[in-house]
Amino acid sequence: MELKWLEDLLALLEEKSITRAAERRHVTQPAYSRRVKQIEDWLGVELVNRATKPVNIRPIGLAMEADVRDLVNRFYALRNKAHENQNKITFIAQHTLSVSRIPQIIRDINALSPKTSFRVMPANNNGCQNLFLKEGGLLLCYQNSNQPINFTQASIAKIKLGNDYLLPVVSRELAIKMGPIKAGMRLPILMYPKGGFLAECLAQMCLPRVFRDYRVELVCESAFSASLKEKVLGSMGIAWLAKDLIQTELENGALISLEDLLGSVMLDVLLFCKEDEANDQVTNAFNMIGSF
Amino acid sequence: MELKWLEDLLALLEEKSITRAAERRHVTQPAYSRRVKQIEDWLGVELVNRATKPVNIRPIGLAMEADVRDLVNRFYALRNKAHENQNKITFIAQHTLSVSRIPQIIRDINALSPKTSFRVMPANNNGCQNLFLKEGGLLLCYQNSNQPINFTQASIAKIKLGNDYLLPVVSRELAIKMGPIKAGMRLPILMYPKGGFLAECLAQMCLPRVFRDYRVELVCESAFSASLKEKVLGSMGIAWLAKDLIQTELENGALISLEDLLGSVMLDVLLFCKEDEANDQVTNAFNMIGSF
DNA sequence: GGACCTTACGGGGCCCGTAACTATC
DNA sequence: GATAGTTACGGGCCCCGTAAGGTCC
Repeated sequence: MELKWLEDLLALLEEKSITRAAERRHVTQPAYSRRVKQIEDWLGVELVNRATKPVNIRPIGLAMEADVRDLVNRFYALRNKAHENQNKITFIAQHTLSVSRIPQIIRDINALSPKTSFRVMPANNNGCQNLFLKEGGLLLCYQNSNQPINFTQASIAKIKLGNDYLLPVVSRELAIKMGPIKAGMRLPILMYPKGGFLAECLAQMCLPRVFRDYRVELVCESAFSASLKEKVLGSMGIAWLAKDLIQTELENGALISLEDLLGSVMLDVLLFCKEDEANDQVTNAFNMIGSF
Repeated sequence: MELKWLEDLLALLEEKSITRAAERRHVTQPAYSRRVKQIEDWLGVELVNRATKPVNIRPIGLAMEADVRDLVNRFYALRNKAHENQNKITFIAQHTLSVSRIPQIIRDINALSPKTSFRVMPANNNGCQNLFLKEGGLLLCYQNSNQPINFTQASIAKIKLGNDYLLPVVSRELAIKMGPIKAGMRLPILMYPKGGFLAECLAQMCLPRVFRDYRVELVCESAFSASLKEKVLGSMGIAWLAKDLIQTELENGALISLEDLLGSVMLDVLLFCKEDEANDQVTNAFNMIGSF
């Protein structure tokens, strides 16, 4: 069975004529006719009814078109993937980290080895881990120290790249408008959607206290901290954002931390690497990042 | 690119040695070595590092093992599917119908053409439609006349096989224990899970009235009417079951209909056939069933 | 008879196995 | 020197194209 055959078969299913399909496949009609027979032999099924003169394609043939096309696509996908992984460093990172940490990491690596090329695949916490196990590369993600990430695979190396903090912040403008924050006050909150990693961290660490002490009004939910950040800057409410993401705004006073009142979450920033499946570039990058 | 190559590649990835893989693939080591090169050529990627003496498989090779295995499996799946569809009539039917109507249909067809073989794939309403569009065969399903099933594809033929009814029933034993049913009474109800087709039918047609007039106590949920039937027979409560499914029990008095009090739902029983993808057997069966 | 497909036949390329060679351990 | 893998070479099979032979319209 050959890829060529599958493509032949597709031509036949599309052209619905042996002669035309043969032309499209750049072989003579007899040769093509023989190929069709080979395919039928392999499948053990008669695909065409040769009784009529422009041959009639049997239902069973028509029914398999989608599967055949899928198979052909997968072949080329395999090749493309091999090419892509050839000389590239793939980062799989939680959305937040792909915005906050990854840019700096890429700058650092580029400074040391200028011609490196990169691919960044953002996903949510769970998606990251699956993607990493499936595709390899480097995984950058948060870890709540209560729930350590433990891969069962032996050959996965780990480096801790320090900490980040989920800080409750509010825009200067809104802070002025709200005045001093007191127990029982109504607080407009922007949250991560329930069930997500960040939402769970907050649900465990900060929210019980907040719900006890204030009247929480959920203004908006979004899974993307970059989007929440915009909303906070637009004075829509209070959100817990990664400190790395709002460094500048904290320094210039555009955002004000409410950590003392609402509590924060400390997160480990971890980098993982499947050592046995990483190419040299990836391995080098892994060690390089660890040494920064 | 050939299927053989993929299998060669798998052997290499598993054995991690050209000599051993060659043995397993029943070719001489030089021949196998050449094949590996061909595969590498096609992929455009060096899979093995030939610098060391038992060759070293590069990470990129290891990383693609899962994809290659998947591809190989799909090849054989294609062939199996072709075989299976060869001389078989596939029924795709909602769980309930696969228990209630399908057995009789199969008996009827067998009576007329004894050597027919069948495959029955039960699914829920939505799953049925997807499966049917993907796999073909004959689709047997309920239709609530409020929400007609309309396939966009032109070549899908439809026959109505009469009606069925969702009747609220209770076991004789429980009926006696409960005594006469009066408004405001507590009713133990067995239901289909929310969101499913049958649950929606009931939610639209019967439940509003029932909830208004009685104190409903949800004893148990199950998507399978056969399972609900057992529970009803076990006097666990009242459920709406397909009349076709409980014909015998209604006649011998084991189950008692509460239709007058709780309302029933009329359903169309429809049979669909993708005419352009159906083999002769399927087409014949379709017409045969229509004529019963 | 013509369109469409299959069968027959000779030629060439591809791939195999054997054997000789090379390199790593 | 043994093990592991590549290169060289001759042979055979498989598949192609040409040409001739059937069938259905």
